[in-house]
Amino acid sequence: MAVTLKDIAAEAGVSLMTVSNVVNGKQARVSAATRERILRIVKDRGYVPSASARSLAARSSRLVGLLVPAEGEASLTIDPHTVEVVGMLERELRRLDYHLMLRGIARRKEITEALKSWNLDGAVLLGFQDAEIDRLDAGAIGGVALVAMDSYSANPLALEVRSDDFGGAELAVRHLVALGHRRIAFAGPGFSATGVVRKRYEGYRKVLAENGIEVDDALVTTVEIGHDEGLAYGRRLARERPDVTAVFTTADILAIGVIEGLAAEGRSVPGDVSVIGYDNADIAAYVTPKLTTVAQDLPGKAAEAVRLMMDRLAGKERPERATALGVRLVERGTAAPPPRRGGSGR
Amino acid sequence: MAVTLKDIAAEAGVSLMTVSNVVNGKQARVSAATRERILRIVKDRGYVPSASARSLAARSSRLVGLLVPAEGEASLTIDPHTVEVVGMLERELRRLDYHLMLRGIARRKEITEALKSWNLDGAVLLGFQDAEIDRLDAGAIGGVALVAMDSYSANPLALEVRSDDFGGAELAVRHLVALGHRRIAFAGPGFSATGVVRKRYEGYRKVLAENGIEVDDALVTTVEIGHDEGLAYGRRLARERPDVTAVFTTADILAIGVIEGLAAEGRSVPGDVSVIGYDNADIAAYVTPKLTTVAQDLPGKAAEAVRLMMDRLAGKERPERATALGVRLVERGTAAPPPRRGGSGR
DNA sequence: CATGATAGGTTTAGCGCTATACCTAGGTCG
DNA sequence: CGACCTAGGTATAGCGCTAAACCTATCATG
Repeated sequence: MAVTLKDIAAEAGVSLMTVSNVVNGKQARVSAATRERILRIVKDRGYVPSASARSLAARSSRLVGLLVPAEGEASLTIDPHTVEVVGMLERELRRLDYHLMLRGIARRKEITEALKSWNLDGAVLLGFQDAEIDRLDAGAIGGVALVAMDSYSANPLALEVRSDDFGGAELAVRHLVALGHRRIAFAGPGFSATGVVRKRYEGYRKVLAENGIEVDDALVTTVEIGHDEGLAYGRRLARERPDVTAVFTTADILAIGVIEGLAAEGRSVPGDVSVIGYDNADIAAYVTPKLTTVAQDLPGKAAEAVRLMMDRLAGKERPERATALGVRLVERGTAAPPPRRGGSGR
Repeated sequence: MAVTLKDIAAEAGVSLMTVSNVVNGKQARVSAATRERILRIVKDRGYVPSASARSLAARSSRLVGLLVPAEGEASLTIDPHTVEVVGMLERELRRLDYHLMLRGIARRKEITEALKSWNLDGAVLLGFQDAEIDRLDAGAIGGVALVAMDSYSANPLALEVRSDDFGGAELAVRHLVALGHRRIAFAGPGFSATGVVRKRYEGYRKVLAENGIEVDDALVTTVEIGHDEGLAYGRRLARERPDVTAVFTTADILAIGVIEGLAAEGRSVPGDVSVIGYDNADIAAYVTPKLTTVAQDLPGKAAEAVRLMMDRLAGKERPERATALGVRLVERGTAAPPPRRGGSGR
């Protein structure tokens, strides 16, 4: 069937190893003439090395896994931000001639299975809880260069790339406070567990404290990431807490849902309530009014993840195992001063 | 390093093949007792089969490639619809215990390289021009079950899944005509080349013809898919063709851009101009007003792609190599009757 | 009792590649 | 002139797995 090294070697009248060396660009030990001849034949016959054979023989696959949690129906599709990261990672890796294996993880041990089974050189874990990362031991990882994105795990085996979540929240909440808001709600997914959301929550608390605003626990709500979840929360908030004049959410898609939910209950954004999102996903600029949000340096995150991974693969020891990138507030149309007369509707 | 079949065999005191048979669930030839014992050890030792070795020995990889064009900076990220398809495919394949390799294709021959190199069982080509698909011959494909999504290629080697693009366009344009529009613009990417857009264009023409509306070629414009491209087109349209009262675009993201472009020039949607998108991507429901659009059966498309592929892999011969799924018009807020007094702005 | 079946395995021969050790002819050097 | 490089290769031994052929004891059958 497919043409193999052996075929090329036979046709060129050299040994298999010589062809292998030429194909892999090993400088040494081959005369220019032989090299040319082999390269010609390789091209003519359309030879493509078998990645499985290489992976087996060389113990390196040039394959990087991208593992994303996938409980039941949910998958990478829900959060636009995640999707953008996937695209960027693919590009970075392609540039280095690595391939990307995309895999949704439904059960815990699938992480380990994926890492071992495919003999991955590296893997990026996207959106896992810190606890999941912590759990991974040397046996489970087995030499794979692991990068946990947006994690605050303490696991020394995992490299980390994230944004300055604490600072991002500070930026957003400070902006709201500066506009005159005092009753500011916080909405994000299961935040006692995952570090990213907790850091943002801490940033939120800090700014409130700095400004002498008491934290009202009833204003801090767990809302899973998704448009519909945001919408439901927005409606509830409008009905139950008309005194709230601002909401800080940990994802743009959530913010968009919240705005719609508020609108459904007759409260306008930013007239009655201000809303700030997080990520500056593409959609943030498509909605009306355009979403004020905290921007992460997405290309930077992808590039840094890949760089970290490559350094580890090259055996370079880095001083830090984690990188935190800067964030900035993107002021658009959903944050404004609170209405003059307290909170109730019109 | 990692634990192998051999290790398990040694520990269980059986031959390597027995372990292999048990691990692969081959019923025959193993007593229940032996099976249990082996399974125990497999579990205890955390054995995970090597996919590369399997792929090499069995000539099947349980890997499916997802190939997407990636010219320069662009990648799968731009079109939300593409992204949704990726997510669905991953889920379908995972269900069947296949893995997904995601690969952007920058140069022609990378398609062939990807197919051969990884010994892929199947591959989905997403968003390629028909001509690219046509070019693939048996040598390039070499036994891979190939599904071209949204293609109208004549290549008998490629299976095809698509929606009824002609019908979708008919639905949209008929809706506009029924509302009273006569000057309806068409905007889509490089449409002489790719079949999907051409079919939609033909559907557009047909409905115009049916209703005695002359096709004005100046109203048919090539606009690459992307928000900014749509925006630029929207502005141009507003300035240069104030007589146009409706626009049919071949992608939601394009439609959203167009609406913004029109707005930037002072023309409101749907008051002054109606806009219909295509795909019913998630974002269509997030913008204001919500986008009227042609919905494709996305989960159906992904499921059908996988089914087609699996049937081919199982050697089942199917009567048809192509499946076309139904579409429906989702009426939301961006299509309305044209303004009373001709087209000029307010 | 010879003849099969059958259950329950084992042995052999690779899949396509790489790592590593090895070989040989011609030149170099003290 | 013998020891030794070095350029330019080759030979061998796997990597971890599977397909396919083979083996052996046991039991049923005519």
